[in-house]
Amino acid sequence: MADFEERFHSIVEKLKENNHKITPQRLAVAKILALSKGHPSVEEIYEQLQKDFPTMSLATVYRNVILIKSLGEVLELGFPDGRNRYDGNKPYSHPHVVCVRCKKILDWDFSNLKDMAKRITDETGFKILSHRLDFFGICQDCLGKNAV
Amino acid sequence: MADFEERFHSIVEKLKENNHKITPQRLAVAKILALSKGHPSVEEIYEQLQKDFPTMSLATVYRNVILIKSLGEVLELGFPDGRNRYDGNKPYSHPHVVCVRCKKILDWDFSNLKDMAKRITDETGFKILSHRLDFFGICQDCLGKNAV
DNA sequence: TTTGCTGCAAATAGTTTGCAGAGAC
DNA sequence: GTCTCTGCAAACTATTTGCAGCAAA
Repeated sequence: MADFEERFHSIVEKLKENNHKITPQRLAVAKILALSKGHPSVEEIYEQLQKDFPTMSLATVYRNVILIKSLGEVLELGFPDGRNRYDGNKPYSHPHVVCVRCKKILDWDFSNLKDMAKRITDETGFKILSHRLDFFGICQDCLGKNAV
Repeated sequence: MADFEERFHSIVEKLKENNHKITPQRLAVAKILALSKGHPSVEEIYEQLQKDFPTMSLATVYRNVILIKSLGEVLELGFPDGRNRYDGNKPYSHPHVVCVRCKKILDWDFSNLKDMAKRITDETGFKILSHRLDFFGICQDCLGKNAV
């Protein structure tokens, strides 16, 4: 089973376990989140769904993303400009590399962050729940262009 | 000269260098940002200024924070819930520890992040400009209480 | 049949902007 | 005196919510 199929399955299972109804719209959102190599925004999910569900509303996308997030099956990457991005492929804290021009987001696997979390707990008494590490820069594609 | 006085001075210098007028409101915002041990939000800056500048508007606070940010003299910490926080004390990328209950933010000095940035450039071609590392957890104060 | 979900439209909240008068230099 | 800044109010935008009808189980 491909990686994203596993993720899709896992999200649907969580929905059923928690007695949430399985609607076509909900499944469609779950599928896009499970694929989500590109860390889509709510708007992007909405646009992708327009061809299969022309009457679907943005509110429904928001509600389902929030629901799936509350089940711990998607990672939310909040940005100050109010375009949050979602990662349903790897719904746990991990580093990202973000292009400040085209807004491309890559995963960046790596971790001695666990050790760091332990040190913080020892020194400050914080109980660490999650972390976020983003590197902001300009991707190779954008460096090639001279556009904005 | 105390640390924050140095920062305040540096901000005012940058303002002058770039031909921005020195108004009492602007100075007051700069001073709070320079102090900013607590990583204030725009709202908090506004409230602190109410006693000295009762007629000052939120828009003026926003405009001055944005201006000082554009001069590279304050670090913006954006959060998805739309309560951005500002650090004028250390206006360069550095790790933070955030309490998810009371929203306290501590600085957390540490860095082998430079090495990591270099590795990313080597492997992805990204030109890294800045980074952001946040640890989210519950602080000792909040762990003591059982309240929300 | 019951309960929760959807679509629509209106409400919300942080932030930004247009404009006229005030103030820095 | 000139040009920027400020205060006010309105505009903007992402997100959330109330409600009536609809659909999953």
